[in-house]
Parts: sequence; structure tokens; C-alpha cells
Amino acid sequence: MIMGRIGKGRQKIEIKRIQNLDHRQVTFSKRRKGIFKKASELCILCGVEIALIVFSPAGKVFSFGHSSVNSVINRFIGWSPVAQSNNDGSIRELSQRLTEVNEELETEKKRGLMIPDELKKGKMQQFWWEEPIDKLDMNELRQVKVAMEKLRKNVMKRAEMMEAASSSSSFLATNSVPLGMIPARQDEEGTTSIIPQGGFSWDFGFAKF
Amino acid sequence: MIMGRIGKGRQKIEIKRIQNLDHRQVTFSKRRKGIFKKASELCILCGVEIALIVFSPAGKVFSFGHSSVNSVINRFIGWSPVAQSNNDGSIRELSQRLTEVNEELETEKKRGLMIPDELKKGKMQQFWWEEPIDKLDMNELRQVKVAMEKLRKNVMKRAEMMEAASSSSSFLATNSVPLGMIPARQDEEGTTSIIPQGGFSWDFGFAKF
DNA sequence: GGCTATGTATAAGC
DNA sequence: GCTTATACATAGCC
Repeated sequence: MIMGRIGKGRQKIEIKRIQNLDHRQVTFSKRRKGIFKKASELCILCGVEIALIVFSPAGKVFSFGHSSVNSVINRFIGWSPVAQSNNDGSIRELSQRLTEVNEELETEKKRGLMIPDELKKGKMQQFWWEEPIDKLDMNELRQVKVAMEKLRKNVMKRAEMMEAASSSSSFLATNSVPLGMIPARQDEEGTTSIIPQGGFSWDFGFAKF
Repeated sequence: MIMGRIGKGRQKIEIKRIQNLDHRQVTFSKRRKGIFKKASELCILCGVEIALIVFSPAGKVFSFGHSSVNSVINRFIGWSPVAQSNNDGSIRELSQRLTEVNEELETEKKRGLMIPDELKKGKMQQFWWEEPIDKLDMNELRQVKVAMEKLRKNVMKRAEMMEAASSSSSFLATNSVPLGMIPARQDEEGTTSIIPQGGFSWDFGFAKF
């Protein structure tokens, strides 16, 4: 709405390696954001399992997964995720999940699903989720609800992960899972031998681009 | 260019589970194509490693990887293929990973958006259920587990009080991995052995759409 | 990080 | 699948 600046606007670009490093970095950031959003939308809209892993040029990892990167990887590799009773392994899983949870939290914050300011302030005295809800208007309630669901989800993940330390868990039914998560597991041992050659590779059932 | 038929054109849609199965299938196909193209472009433009795995509702797998799905997966989970023989080593790595993540989290928070000031004040304040668990011993873990379950119950009760259409949420995660991690190695075997659920694959230099 | 102009992806409909 | 009208993503700049 602000008049004045007249940029050149978007220009068509050729899909080839961007040589300028600064430019490449900018493009990477923008497009990374875009593709993760797409992934997110796809699994929400269609309720399918997705895993997206991106290593930045700097070696940083960005990942997205529904229901989790690990569960999808496990399914892809063809393992039946069976919880192990080994504490070491469990703890490692737990921690990894913790990572995901923390980051998810952060992401959600960025997305604007934040706790109302009033609640943030109140956190000094008590946690927002312990506050009475009868004084909130509908909008605030909505936000609380979202936050609450996030928390519940996280908590359930955590709880189940903790339980996994002593019992086994079952695999998810085919598609979309509402809240509870089963801790995916991984076994480094099994994957090591399978390394493909360079270049790009696609695998699909049909598809054509 | 010819203004013959006048369709409704693209309509804005809400990002939520598509109920109509036919519609969902169509959307899945279109968006799947789209996201794979995006993934391809991203790695071509920026020369980064990417893995994208999508399971269709029917259970079919679609994947894309540069330099290959497996190499990326290996790199992703290969933060220590060997250290697992040693508990201390694993935990140490975990701890490191978590530290990294938490630092990143803090960085993000400081960088800014909508984060409560209370949380910005250093890395002091965390909810107990957000704290890294790798520093706890088994006894403490047990306590955390109990507390976690208690919290879960409370939260669920709360959540029930505030009923509404929940729906899905994204699991966008931005992982930080300790730099200096072992990168994917070179080839030595083909990919075919772990491609599940059929489908085929091929390598190519650069895709054209 | 923010803005604008424009290229693209895609929701409807056939 | 193919077409059309639009919503959305993002290239070029600041």
C-alpha cells in the first residue's frame, strides 16, 4: 500500500546453480522457508506422511516430518518401529524428540500462534495454562486453545517417550494421527551399508513432471 | 489469452484436512508434483543436500534426494554411527546436540519475534518439561515421567474444557546439528536394496520441467 | 528483515 | 487431464 518504491519486481530465473554466494544464500533462505511451508500444507491438507531434510551449505540441518522425520524414515527404510527396551537408545530417542519439540515450539511461535500478552505477563506468577479462562474473550480463548493443544501434544509425546523406556509401543495406523506420538527409533547399524552414488535420484510410483 | 470460458479460477482455501476424498486426491497429486519440483529447484539453485519422502494415502512412496535420499538420511541420522557402542559417548553427543538446539532456540528468541521478555533474559528460565533430560539419572527420569503424566492429565482436562475443532498443526522443525559432524560418505552400494513399496528410480543430471 | 512487481503454483471446473 | 482465474511465492532492491 505504500507508494513510492518501484522495484524491478520478480524476474524469471534460470534453474541452475547460483554463482553469487550472497544471492545464493538469500535464495536458499527464502526457498527453504517456502518448501517447508509447502510440506506442512501438504500433510495437513492430505493427511499424508512426509519427511523433508535439508542441509544448508553451512552444514546446518533443517527438517520437517509428519508425523515425525524418524517415523517416515523408518517407514521408508522399511523397518517396523518397535520400541526397544534399551535405556540408552530410549534416552537418545527422547532427546531427539525433545529437540523436535523445542523447535516446533519455536516455529509455532514464529507462525504467530503465540500466547496472548496478557498471559505472558501472568506467567510470572503462574503458568499461563494454569490461569482461569473465564476472563478471556473468544479471541484469547482461541489462542489459549491452540497453545494448550500444542502443550498437550508435546506432553503426550514426552509421556509416551518416557514410557517407551520401559515398555514397547505400537506403530501408527496408516495416516494422520491426532495427538499422541510414538517415539520413532533408529538403528544406525542398519543403514550404513546403503549409500548411493552421486547425482540426483528420484523414486516414485508413477509421477511425471 | 483467449477469453472464452470463464472459470472461477483459483480460490483461497483454508489449510486444513480436505474432507472430500476425490478433491483430496487431486490436491495431493498437484501439490506433490509442486513440492518435488521445489525441492529439485532448491538443490539445483543452491547446491544443497535434500531428501524428500512422501507417502501417499495409498501407501505409495515418492521420494527425491540430492545427492540421494539415502545419503541424506544417513547424514541426518549419522551424527554418530559408531558412538552407540558407548553409552557415555552417545549421551555426550546427545547432550551436545541438545545444547546446540537450545542455543539456537535462544538465538532465535533473541533475534526476536514475539518472545516473552522473561524468556529472553538469558537461558535461565525453561519449563521443567522443556529441559534437557539427558542430564538426569534414571531416578530423576522416573520422577519426571510421573510429573509429566500428571501434567498431561491436567492439560487434557483443560483441553476438554475448551472444546472446538482442533485439526492439525505443523511440525516444522529447524534442527541444529553440531558442526563437525560426519558428512555422508561416498558410494559403495546401490540404492535399490532399501527402496520400499516398489516404485523405481533413476539418476539424472538436471531435471527439466 | 521489508517492499513491490511478477513469475508460478494451483483451486475450480470441464 | 486441460484450461482459466487467482492466490501465493519469490527475485531484485533497500
